Amino acid sequence: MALSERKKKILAAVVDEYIRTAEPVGSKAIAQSGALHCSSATIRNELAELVAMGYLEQPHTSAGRVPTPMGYRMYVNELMEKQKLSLEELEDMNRRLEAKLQELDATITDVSRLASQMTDYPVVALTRQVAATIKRFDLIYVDANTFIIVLMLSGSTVKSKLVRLPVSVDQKLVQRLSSLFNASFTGITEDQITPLLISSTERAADDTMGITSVIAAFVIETLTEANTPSASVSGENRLLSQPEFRDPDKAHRLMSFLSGGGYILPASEGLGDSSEVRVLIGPENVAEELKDSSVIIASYDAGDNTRGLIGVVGPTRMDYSAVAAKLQFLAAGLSRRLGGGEAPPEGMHNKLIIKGDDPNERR
Amino acid sequence: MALSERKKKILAAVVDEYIRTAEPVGSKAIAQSGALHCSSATIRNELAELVAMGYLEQPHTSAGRVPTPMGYRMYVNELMEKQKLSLEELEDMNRRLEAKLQELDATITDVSRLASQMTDYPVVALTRQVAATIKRFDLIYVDANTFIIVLMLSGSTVKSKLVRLPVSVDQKLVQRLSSLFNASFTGITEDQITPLLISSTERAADDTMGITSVIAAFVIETLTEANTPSASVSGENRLLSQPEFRDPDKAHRLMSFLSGGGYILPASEGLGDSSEVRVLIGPENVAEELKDSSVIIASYDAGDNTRGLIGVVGPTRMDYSAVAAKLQFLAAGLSRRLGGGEAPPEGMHNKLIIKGDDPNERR
DNA sequence: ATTAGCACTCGGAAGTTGAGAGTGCCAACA
DNA sequence: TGTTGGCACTCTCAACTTCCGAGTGCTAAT
Repeated sequence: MALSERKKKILAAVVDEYIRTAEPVGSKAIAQSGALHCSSATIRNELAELVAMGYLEQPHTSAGRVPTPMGYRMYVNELMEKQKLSLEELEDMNRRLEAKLQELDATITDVSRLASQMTDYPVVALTRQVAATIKRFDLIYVDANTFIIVLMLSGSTVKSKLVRLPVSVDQKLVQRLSSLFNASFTGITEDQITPLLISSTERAADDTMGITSVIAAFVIETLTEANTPSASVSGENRLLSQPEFRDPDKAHRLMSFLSGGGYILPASEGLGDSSEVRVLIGPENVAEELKDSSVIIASYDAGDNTRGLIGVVGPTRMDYSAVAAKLQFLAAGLSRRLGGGEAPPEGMHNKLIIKGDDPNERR
Repeated sequence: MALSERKKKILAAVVDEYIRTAEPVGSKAIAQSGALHCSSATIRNELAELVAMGYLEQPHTSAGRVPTPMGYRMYVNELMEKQKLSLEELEDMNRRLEAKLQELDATITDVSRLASQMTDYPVVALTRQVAATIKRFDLIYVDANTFIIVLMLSGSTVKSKLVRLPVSVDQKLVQRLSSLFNASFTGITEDQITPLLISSTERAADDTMGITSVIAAFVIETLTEANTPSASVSGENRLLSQPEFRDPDKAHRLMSFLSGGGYILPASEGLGDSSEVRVLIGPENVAEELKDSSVIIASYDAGDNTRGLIGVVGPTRMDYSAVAAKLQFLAAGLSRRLGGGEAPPEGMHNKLIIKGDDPNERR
């Protein structure tokens, strides 16, 4: 059932106010906040109905109202004014983003730290990669006991390692191995590297010292690492400034959970379009530990068939509007620079698409 | 002035008990804890004197006694029984250490995380490197617009990067650059790379497309990075399980400070011998934020002229004995594997040397 | 449909009390 | 002289009570 225009306004006012103050909000406060030209008594009636409908609740009789998850959901989906970032904010963020990205490569740690600084909430960032392959293979002969392996992976990552051997190798063997690996180990995925392939390479190279398997081990290790999603958590401690985490036990539980890492993955399903931001409110989260927190997730294109995910964690009473806007901007910026060339046009940060369950679809 | 044997025993008992329970300890508790065959009244007299001497204090009249920083210092220097780790603990730690070190390379993050898990306190780890140089330089030609830079640094680190150019290069130029860089950029430190050197290399290579400076930039960047001490903080959240951090504000302050990072450096001065563990108690810390916490620091040899530092942070009431022992073991293990070959003999974890200011030298 | 008025509820702050842990001191004792 | 039991005293902490006020729900008037 649809809400009347006035109910919407009132609900929005309650959520806004509650986000601001973290205290239950009363009818009087709403009446005074302008935007509504009616008295507190009227508002009380409306509030009572909103409670009955399940959008609000009272911590106890004769306290103000507090939004339920369903109330937040409605707010996020329809009510909240999509925040436009101020010019200074945009510039500031752009500056910091550029600074980060100018470094060697923007690591997942940098991304999460940056996001956490910008939003003032803890952030979990992670990447998920699709099967990496080797594009090119080189061995550099250093001396009789030493050579360097250089792998160029799909995408533009390069990995290298110094290998020291207890035995001597001659330059010829290194060269032979280099071309053999280049021939048979490029373009294949990790699970295509079989013991059979390794041993046949070993034979072909006439390698009696087991060097082939050392190299193969590094190849496998590198591919495994490249395929493993890496996660980074930053700013857990920012939780502590939120009044809902005054209880150290509660804070500790959530922070330990966050330090754990990879839990956010289930939420990433089907989050494709990079200008989409998903909001998960309280019980909508699958993880037990997040049932009374909210998570705002954005994904970005990190190039090389890789998608990155940025998740901001906060209390249900979090500043959805501001965080969503910032996150959307950040994800777009990252996609633009890391991903393919299709840069979104100017001002793309205005069309903020927020997706999530519709409250009416919920039981 | 020296403490009588009995006073020492009593002081040790107070500290032990306080570390265990986090509550002020009374005369009765000590009397019952054995080791002393006298009554609570006697102990009360002694306690009163220990308070007068400054080793203990009372939160208020008629509460138990709590150690002062000076009391902790005495405990650490003379009283505490140097804890020998149990066999299981040793094995467990060894196992985890091996597991970590078998991976590509033990990053500073891994070290700090491991230490934090072992001690159950937050840990700050960092490395300080002495001027790194390039030992070998290679360029790998990939295609007309692409080549790979491979740098082998002093020590056995290898860094590599893929470079894509907007212009075409021929294989000859790449080769020429490779040998030129190898000739003039190896064995020198970062500050010896002058614009002059770069431009003369550029001329010698007959490079009209500015490729030389791209390479030089990467060289400088890599050296800078190698010389920059990197820090990693793990397990901040473990603070929250300590009763002294029940106050969220206090916890927040310290955690933010820790997240910051590199503050521990001043304490690293003169910490050379790897089997030495330094303890800094409360006000002995220079950083304002640590004035009522303690830090236990060990250093290890990370190879390549690099020393690593592991700092465990906790309340003054922390388990000095256990943490010092574990940390000492960890540092020794890391030195053994990462550093030079001079492995300490079996059982080296028993001679635990703890160093710090002597209370008598303090004002 | 809206509003003013009013009685009612309930949580939390402030104040009160009592129990218990621990002390300091004294007198007796070895 | 050093040690011990005893006892009065102190102070904290937890439990309980009291009280204020914010906020409600309802009703009657507009």
